[in-house]
Amino acid sequence: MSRLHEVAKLAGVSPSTVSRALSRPEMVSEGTRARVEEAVRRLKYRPSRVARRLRVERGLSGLVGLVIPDLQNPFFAELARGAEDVAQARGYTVLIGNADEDLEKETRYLEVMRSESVDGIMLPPSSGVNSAAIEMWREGMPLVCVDRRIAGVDVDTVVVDNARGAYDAVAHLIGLGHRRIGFLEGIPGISTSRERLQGYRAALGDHGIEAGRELTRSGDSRRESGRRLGEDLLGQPDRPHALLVGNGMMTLGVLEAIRGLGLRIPEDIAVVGYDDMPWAPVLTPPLTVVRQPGYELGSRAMELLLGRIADPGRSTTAISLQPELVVRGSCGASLADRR
Amino acid sequence: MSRLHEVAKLAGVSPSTVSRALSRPEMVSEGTRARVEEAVRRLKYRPSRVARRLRVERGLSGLVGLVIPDLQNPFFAELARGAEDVAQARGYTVLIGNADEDLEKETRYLEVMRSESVDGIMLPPSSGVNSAAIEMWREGMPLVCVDRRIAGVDVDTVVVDNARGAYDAVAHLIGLGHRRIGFLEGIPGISTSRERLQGYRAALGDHGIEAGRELTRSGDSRRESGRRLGEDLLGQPDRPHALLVGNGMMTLGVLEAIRGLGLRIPEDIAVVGYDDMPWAPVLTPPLTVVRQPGYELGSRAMELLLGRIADPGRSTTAISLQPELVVRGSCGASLADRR
DNA sequence: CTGAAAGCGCTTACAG
DNA sequence: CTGAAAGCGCTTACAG
Repeated sequence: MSRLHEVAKLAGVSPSTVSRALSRPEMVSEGTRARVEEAVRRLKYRPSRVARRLRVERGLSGLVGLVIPDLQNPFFAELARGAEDVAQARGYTVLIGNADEDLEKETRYLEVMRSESVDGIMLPPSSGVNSAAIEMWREGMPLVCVDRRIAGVDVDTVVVDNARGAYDAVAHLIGLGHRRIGFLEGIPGISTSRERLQGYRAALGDHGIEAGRELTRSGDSRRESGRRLGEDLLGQPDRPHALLVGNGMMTLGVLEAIRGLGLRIPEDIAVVGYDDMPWAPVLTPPLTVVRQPGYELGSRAMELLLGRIADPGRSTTAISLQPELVVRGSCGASLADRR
Repeated sequence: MSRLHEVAKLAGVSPSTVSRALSRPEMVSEGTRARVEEAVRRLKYRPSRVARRLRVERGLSGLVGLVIPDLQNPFFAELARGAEDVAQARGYTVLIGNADEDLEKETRYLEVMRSESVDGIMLPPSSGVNSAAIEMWREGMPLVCVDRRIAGVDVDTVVVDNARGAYDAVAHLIGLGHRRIGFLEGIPGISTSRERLQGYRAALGDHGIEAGRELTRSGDSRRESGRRLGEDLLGQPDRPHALLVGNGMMTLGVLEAIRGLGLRIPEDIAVVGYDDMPWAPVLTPPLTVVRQPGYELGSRAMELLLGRIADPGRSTTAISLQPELVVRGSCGASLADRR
C-alpha cells in the first residue's frame, strides 16, 4: 500500500496539497490537481480511512454500525438490506454485527463499534433496560432504535404498529367464526412481543371473548421453540382451533409440530404467521400472514440515523409503519365462504 | 469518551504505563496495575481501536472482513454465522458487507475493508477475473475464498464438492426411473454453478442419457429468475418430468411456477433443490435437497483465515466439504417403492 | 494556491 | 518497572 507522502513525492508537492487535492479539490490549482491525480493512479493510492478517522471529528467516518438480533431470520436480513441501500447511496458503509439474541454479544458489538468510532448506530434493542446502547446515546452517540423500542428513552425510533398487526389477524380469525384462538409469543420482554400480545388480547376483548392464559405461550423467537410450544399447545385435548404465531421463525417450528401431530391446516387448525417469510406463499395451503415492511423499516431508520449524524441537536422523531394482513389459505377464509 | 492520558493522570502514571498495564500487564508492577485498573473503571475508559490500529502492524487489528453475495439467502446467512462464531471465540470482530451479487458493490466493500486495515478478508468471489480481491491478495492481504473458487490463483479455499452434490441428486432421479431431467443453473460464471452443471451432465452421461441443451436454463440465483425459468422450462409441451434446481432461492421461484402451471409434485414433476433451506421440510411434499454444510463452510474458512493471519507465509490449503442428499418427498421416492 | 507544523490516540523501542 | 520520545497516516488551521 502506498502512502500519502509517496504520492506527494511523485507529484512533486507537499503532503498537505495531496490531501487537499483529494478531499477539497476546489482549493487546489488545476495543474497540481492533475499531477496529484496522475500520481494517485500510478501508485494505486487508497487513503487509509483509519488514519483519517483518527484526525477528523465525529460525523465524518463514513461508517455506521448495525447490530442485528438474528441474521438467520429473513425479516432482519431484509431490514439490513434496506438500511444498507440507503447508507450506500449516501456514501456510508454499514458494519453489521450478529448479536444472536444475546445481550452479551449485543453489548460486545456495541463496544467494538464505539471503539471503532462509527458515526452512529442502529439496532433493534434486545431489552430495554441497562443496555450499552442507552449509555452510548447519553454520551452523544447518534442512535436509532428500529423494530423494537426502548421504553423511557427519548431516541429516534422506527417501528411497526405491532398491536394493530396482531389485532387485525385475530379479528380476521374471529370473523371466520373462531373463538378458541391461541397465541405464541416471541421473546418476552421486547416491545414487539409485548405489543403483539396486547393486540391479541384487545381483539378478543373487543369481541367479548375471554383471553384465557391456557391459550398463550412464550418462546424465544427461534424455530425450535415454535416446535416445542406448538406441540405443547396443540397437543392438549382442549387445544385452540386457530393460532397466531408471533414470529416468522417460530412459525416454521409450529408447522413442523402441526405436521407431527397429524393436524390439517386449516380444517383442524387455522394459522396466521407474523412476518411474510419468503416461503409463506409456497406452503400448502399458502400461509396467511401479517406482513411487515422490513425493507422500509431499515431504510427509514437509516435515513433517520444519517439525519441525526448530520444534525445531532435536532428533536427526536418516532415513525410507526403499518403492517398488512395478507390473507392466503391457512385460515380457511375461502372455506368459510363456501359454508 | 475518556482518553488514555486522562487515565494516566488519574492513576498518577505515564501514558506508556497505562498502555502497558492494559495490553501487557505482566510488564507492570502489581500496585500500578491496580491503580490503572481502578482509574479505567472510574472513567469508563475504552481504548480507541482506531488509534491502536494505526500504530500497530498488520495482524493485530482484531477485525476481519466478510463480503456476502446475498444476505437474503439463508445459505449465506448460515455461512456468516459459522464464520462469526469462530471469529468471536478468538477475539475477532467480523465486518460484514452485502455485495448483492454485484461486482461493483463487492469491489467497493473490499476497498473499504482494505482501507479500514482489516487483518484479513473472506469472501465467496463473485467472478474469477479481475477481482479486487486477487489484487489485494497479491499485495499481501490474507484472503480466503469460501463456497466459490477463483481459478488460477493459489489461495486458501473452502468449498463444497458441487459436482458430487449435483451428480448424486441426478443419479437419485435416474434411479427413480427418470430420464428427462432438467437443470436450472444459478448465476453462470461462478464455480458453484459451473460445477453443479458438470455434475448434472456427468450423471446423465454415466447412465447413457443424452444431456440436451433444451433441458437446462441459466438464471441469476434469485427467486424471480427461478420463477421465470421454471415457467419457461416446465411450460413446454415436452417438458422434463424431473428437475434439479441449482440454488435455494431459485427453488422458491420454481415452486411458484409449478403451482402456477397446476403441476403436482412429485406426480407431474419431481424436484430436487440445492441447499437445505429452513422451509424445505415443511413443504408439501417435503423437499428433497442437496444439503450443504453452510455453518461448517463458514467456520472452517474463518479458521483458515485466522491461521493465515497468524502465519502469512504458510502454504495454502484447500478444503473440500461433502454435500449430502437428503431424500424427502418431492421426488416420489416412496411412490416409486410402491410401484 | 501552497507548505510547515501540530495533533488525532495510541504503542513501543530506548534509556534509565 | 517506568517515562520521554518518536511515529502510525492522515487533516487542518496558520502563515505566507
